[in-house]
Amino acid sequence: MSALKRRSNCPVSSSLDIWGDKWSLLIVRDLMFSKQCTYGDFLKSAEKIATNILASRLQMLEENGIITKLEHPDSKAKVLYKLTQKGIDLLPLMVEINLWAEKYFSLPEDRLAIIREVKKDKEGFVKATTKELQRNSNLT
Amino acid sequence: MSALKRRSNCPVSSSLDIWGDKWSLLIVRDLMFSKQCTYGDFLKSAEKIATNILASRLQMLEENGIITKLEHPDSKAKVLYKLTQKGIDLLPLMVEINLWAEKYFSLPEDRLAIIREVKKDKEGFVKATTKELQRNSNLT
DNA sequence: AATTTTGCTTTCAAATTGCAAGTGCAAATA
DNA sequence: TATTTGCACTTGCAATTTGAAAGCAAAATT
Repeated sequence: MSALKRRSNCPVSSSLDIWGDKWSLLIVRDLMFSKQCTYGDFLKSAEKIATNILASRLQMLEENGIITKLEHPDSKAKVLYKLTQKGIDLLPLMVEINLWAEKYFSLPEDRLAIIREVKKDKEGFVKATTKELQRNSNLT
Repeated sequence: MSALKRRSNCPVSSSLDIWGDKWSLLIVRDLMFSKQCTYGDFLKSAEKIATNILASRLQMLEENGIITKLEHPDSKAKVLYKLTQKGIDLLPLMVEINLWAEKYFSLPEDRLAIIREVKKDKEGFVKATTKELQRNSNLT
């Protein structure tokens, strides 16, 4: 299933071929917030992704090197997902999505608070958060 | 058809509810490159969008205030589409997509050239291009 | 040993996509 | 003036994808 077929060699089109759907970036979002998630964690998110769709997206994202699967330290039944560097590098994009959304949607206060922080020093936020996510991905 | 239903009040999810599919951002891309496009222009793009999908996406983007329709100066048979401010504000996002793609895809030289320019002064590029697009949207 | 949790897979109806052909109006051409 | 062409869609239909629900095997808990 699903090796990457690029519709064209346009950067936008090629990117959308990987994560251009209604769900993939929500998985990435969850991993940026939580650093690492189990299958069940993703299912708990507010948008209520169907379990079959979740499975297929996780596979797609793994095949395309955005996330990795690793074993949970305290249980063989659980699986941990986390972002690869390629996934972490989606952070600037994620930030811009938030900034756009802040301008055009009414958002809950907790998210607004974060966005306000980001706006004070966007580059700084990206750098710091990137480091945090990288640090997390090194403690295998 | 299709008033916006937000799956949750998360900024990412809400944004994806509008343009989170394989085609919408390609339409936005075309409009950022060309300032204004006819229906036929969109059909000519490399990714070969199906005409019914194009029609439904244009409607969706218009309903959500990302693009506007206006009459072509020299023919009633033609329709011009262009970005609204809300659509122009997707530029920073579009820039980040390009920067991410540059890191992880091999891209044609003409696109790489643009991306290299952008990287020299990202903020400057966004500001200048935003102005250009705004200027275009004022000469009705 | 029995039950529950976890990470999926399967099933199937409903929705969306993609391809091809068609429609209606405007403008260019004969 | 009649006719063909161009443009912006719409329609029909098969194929793919989605979404909701149920099922399943291995591991953990009771």
